[in-house]
Amino acid sequence: MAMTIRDIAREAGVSTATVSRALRGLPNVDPVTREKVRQVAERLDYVVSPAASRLASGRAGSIAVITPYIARWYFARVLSGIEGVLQASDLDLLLSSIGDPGETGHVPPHRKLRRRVDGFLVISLPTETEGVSEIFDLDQPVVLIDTDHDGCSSIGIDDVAGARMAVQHLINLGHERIALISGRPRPTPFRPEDNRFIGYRDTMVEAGLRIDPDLEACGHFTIEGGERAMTSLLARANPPTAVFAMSDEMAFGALRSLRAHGLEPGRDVSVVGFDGHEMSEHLDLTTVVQPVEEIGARAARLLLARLDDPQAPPKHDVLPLDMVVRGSTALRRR
Amino acid sequence: MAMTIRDIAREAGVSTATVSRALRGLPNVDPVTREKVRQVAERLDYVVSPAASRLASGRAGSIAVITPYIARWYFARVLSGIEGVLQASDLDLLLSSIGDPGETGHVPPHRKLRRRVDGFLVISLPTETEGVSEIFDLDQPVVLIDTDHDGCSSIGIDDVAGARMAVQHLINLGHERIALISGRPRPTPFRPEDNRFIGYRDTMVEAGLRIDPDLEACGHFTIEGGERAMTSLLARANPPTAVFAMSDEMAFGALRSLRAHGLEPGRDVSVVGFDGHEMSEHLDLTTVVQPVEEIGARAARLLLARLDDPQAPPKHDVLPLDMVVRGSTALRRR
DNA sequence: TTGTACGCGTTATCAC
DNA sequence: GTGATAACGCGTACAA
Repeated sequence: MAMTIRDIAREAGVSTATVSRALRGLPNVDPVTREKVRQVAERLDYVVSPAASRLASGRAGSIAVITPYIARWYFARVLSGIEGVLQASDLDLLLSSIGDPGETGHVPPHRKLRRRVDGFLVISLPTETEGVSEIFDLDQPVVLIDTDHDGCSSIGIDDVAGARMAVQHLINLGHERIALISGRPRPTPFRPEDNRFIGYRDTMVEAGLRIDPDLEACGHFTIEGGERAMTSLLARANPPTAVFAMSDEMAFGALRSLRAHGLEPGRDVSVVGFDGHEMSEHLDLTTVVQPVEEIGARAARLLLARLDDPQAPPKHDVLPLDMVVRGSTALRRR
Repeated sequence: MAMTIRDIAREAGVSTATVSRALRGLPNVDPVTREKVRQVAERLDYVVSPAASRLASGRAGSIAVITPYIARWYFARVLSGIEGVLQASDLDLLLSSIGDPGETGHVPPHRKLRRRVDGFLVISLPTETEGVSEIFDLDQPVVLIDTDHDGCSSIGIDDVAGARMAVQHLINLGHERIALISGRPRPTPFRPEDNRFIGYRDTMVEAGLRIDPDLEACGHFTIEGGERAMTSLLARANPPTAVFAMSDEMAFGALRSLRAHGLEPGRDVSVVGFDGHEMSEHLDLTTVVQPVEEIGARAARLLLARLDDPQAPPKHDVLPLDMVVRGSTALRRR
């Protein structure tokens, strides 16, 4: 039933070696021979056996994408960007989600993936995550998204600068009590959270504003979390007039909380998000826009490049950010 | 460097055959021997070579998920559900997106995936889609989500019933001019769209209401599309007092359009969505809730079952729907 | 430019 | 319960 390389060789009147060379586009094959082999292969509907090919060549023919989540907005989009690039390559995309480090059901991917991929693409996960840290010892190419590590290519955005844009925007509007809706309690192993905090802190300090610990709340990067965070911020003795949320989804929750308290975003409390989520336009949310799919695409290309030439030095790409100002931010009312 | 089964055999003082049996948990192995082999393998950090194993066994050790989109809400969640189940199995998850049929860049997956997977999981794509239809000839197990096909297991929801719930709800509120925001122009090869239309139409007809072709607009399952659709519906000579959108994202767009026209959802025009998107709660949207992750999980289990026993008859699961009533729907004002 | 022949690391079929 | 050993299908030195 299934054709083998021998069937093609016999039918084309050449050796299996020639078939292999011809089909893979290797040099030193007579154009006529190559064409003939191609046609026979086509006619007999031949496809190489990946298992055999991989065993013989030593290449796994696939790369693994390791991500904490699949369904969350940011991760789904990055994944989409990756897939778009890999689609055109001849590598399989193995998907492996891992969940938050420390969570139950957290599966260390390095055991499942050992010997089965040619390289790794890791989204957002801290390098010291259990199951991720072991990957570096495999000495296979690894590309990191949103963080970096010795010897690995990496890609991301300038989170410090992004947070600065957001906070400076609020400062320019006259706000002084600017709250922060962060993700997890610090210290967190997630690089973007740390950096966005640094951007927030430094911009505040440089503007001569006080960092009030009372003006920070964790939103855990979910809508509900953002809502709870905003609600608790509003309950402070001296509530903020503006909020910088580390993600759009948390900002959405914040907007909702404001409305639930009879406050109007922009007019009563200014809110800036971070991501460029499609819904931000529809919720009239000012936000720092990052090129999410492009991050995934570039990451995939970095990995392909390293697969191509493992000796090449690691590259570190930083993608530009943008800010879209909408109705959720406005001049502070006096 | 990399350990082979022979290294383990030598070290454990047994044959490679015994190592293979012991490690795979096959019967007819002395418990003592098995334990010894296990320990040696553990100590030497041995992992089987998937390529060799696959070549020898004839099993590919992986399944392919074929989806039109990765980043869209519904698909990302289904994918997440699938991955959750496959994580625990020993199968790799190969991800392949395909885009809308007919679009440019549309890559037929059957060529890339031939001989490389043990089964397919197809999300939403019509069975006649180029690149999908060929899969059925591979006689490998296929599980279809949101559609079905001879000999394949399938899973989905009762879209007709879902649409009925939505429309009946609007009728109960006294609405008569109920518009429909559909996906693509009919006839569409996507089953859910057809069925949701049928549910809409039948419910209208049974209530003695007229189906006005002027009260249908396509929203292409995007927020922007939904917004445009609503806008065009509002421009009709005799605009609707209520709208059923085939997806939450289109409903979000519709809400936005209403607000842009100074209309308040619920009070002026009632809107029902379909999906149970998290944002629907925050936008106060009444919606038909489907168990999206569960759909993916069940689909994966159906495939695992078929892989386990290819002779078993195909199963067809239908998951229950729910409706959450919120502020976007209200009694028709007279 | 082409062909021969060996090796890749397992699994599976036998015997024992 | 265990051990030889023949596939599995392809890549690739090496020879021609």
